[in-house]
Amino acid sequence: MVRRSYDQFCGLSRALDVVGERWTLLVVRELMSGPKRYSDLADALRGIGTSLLAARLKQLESDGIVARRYLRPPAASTVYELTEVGQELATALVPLALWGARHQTCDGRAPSERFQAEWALQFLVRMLDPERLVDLDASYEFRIDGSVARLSIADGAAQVQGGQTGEVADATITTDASTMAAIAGSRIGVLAALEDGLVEVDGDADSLARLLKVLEAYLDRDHGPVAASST
Amino acid sequence: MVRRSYDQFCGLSRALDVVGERWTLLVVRELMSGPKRYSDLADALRGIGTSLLAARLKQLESDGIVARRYLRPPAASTVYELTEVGQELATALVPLALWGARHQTCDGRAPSERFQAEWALQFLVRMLDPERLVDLDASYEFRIDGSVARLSIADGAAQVQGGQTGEVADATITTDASTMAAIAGSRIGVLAALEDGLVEVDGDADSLARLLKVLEAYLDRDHGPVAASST
DNA sequence: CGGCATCCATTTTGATACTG
DNA sequence: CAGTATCAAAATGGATGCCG
Repeated sequence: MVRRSYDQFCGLSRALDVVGERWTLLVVRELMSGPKRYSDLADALRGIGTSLLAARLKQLESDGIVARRYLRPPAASTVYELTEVGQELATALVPLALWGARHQTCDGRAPSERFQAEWALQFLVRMLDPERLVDLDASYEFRIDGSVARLSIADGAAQVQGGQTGEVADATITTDASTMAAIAGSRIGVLAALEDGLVEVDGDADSLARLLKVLEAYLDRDHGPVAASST
Repeated sequence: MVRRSYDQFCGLSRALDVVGERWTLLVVRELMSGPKRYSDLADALRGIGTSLLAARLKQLESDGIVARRYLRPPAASTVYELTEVGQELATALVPLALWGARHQTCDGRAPSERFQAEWALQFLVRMLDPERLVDLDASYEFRIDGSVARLSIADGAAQVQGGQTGEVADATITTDASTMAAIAGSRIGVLAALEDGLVEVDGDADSLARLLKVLEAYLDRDHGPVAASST
């Protein structure tokens, strides 16, 4: 299987040679929240077809973006995780995902569309200013359109986990997927969403206030076209 | 012709539904340096096949990323240009392109690979700190592997034009494509490249010094994975 | 069941020919 | 120049089979 190439010496086309095929970047997105098993991936990426997933994982592994790790018994299974290069790729995808949230999700969630709370959180989290995370040590449970994910902040690092975890969070945030997309895409501010009753919060008031403060830095950023202009 | 969709409510998958198909993002890249005609695009994107280019342009237009403009006589031709949304998309692609320059061009330019100086410049330019561009008014001619492009900075905005322009630039920078990729990917510093003789400069010393100063802010940035960590 | 490989119907693409 | 039309090759998606 010879890989097709654009055959251009350009950062973007080289990147797309490697991760531009269908499903590839969504595999990377899935691994952003930590190591996953083959079946976890196949489940989250409904529609991918099992053999294509295997092919993509093999490519990503040989390109040094994903590493395969064998867990010791009794877990005795294989997991896939992002390498350092894969983490940098994930970070580089954030602006694209936010562009999508800003411009391509305006019409809200279609009934057929799958949704996982961790998808929304993962990109938001990577926009947070690391400096502001220092001294913050808290966990938040997000319940979005029936999907649950947890954001944990400790030691200046944020981490997202999908699904229910046994532990109790310091605070709970409940909202719907469309509101989350609007916030990530800066189409609505967090405060406005709270005022409009689109977001409901519960739990430790101080932890919530501090999360809000960290988010502010992100929400104040500029979105428009930057220094470049046209001919 | 129904467009295939990942059918997920997620910024990244929505973005990829729209611009994830082959060639689409390279069309956007081509338009980053300003309006282009159909044949300009077909020429720069060697291998695309004329009917696919037409299909991509139609899609991009109906998605509000590209606009078609009809020039008045005597030019009497059609050009394609990025809309505001398209400009935001282009900006969002910069980190991905830099990731590609950093990790996927380490082996240098392959003999068969096409190259245009404007590809390299366009992404570098969008990383420049707009604040530092104020008060800078200069033009630079880059000659990279035989391809020429001009960077003009005026009124706090930078602009890239491919090919020869009649006017004389304030300074000329001559280097090769691999060195440019290494600089864009932060695999080498500008000063180091100059010291090693990989980059040759000529012209107004003050303009060159000021360009270097603007670049510094970019080159000092952090690349590693940020706040997020894995499970 | 997890982790693939194979087979086949559909789509997408690549390359060339052709038209206003 | 600015596309359409056409057709073969490649990629995808689904289903199914295999193996520890």
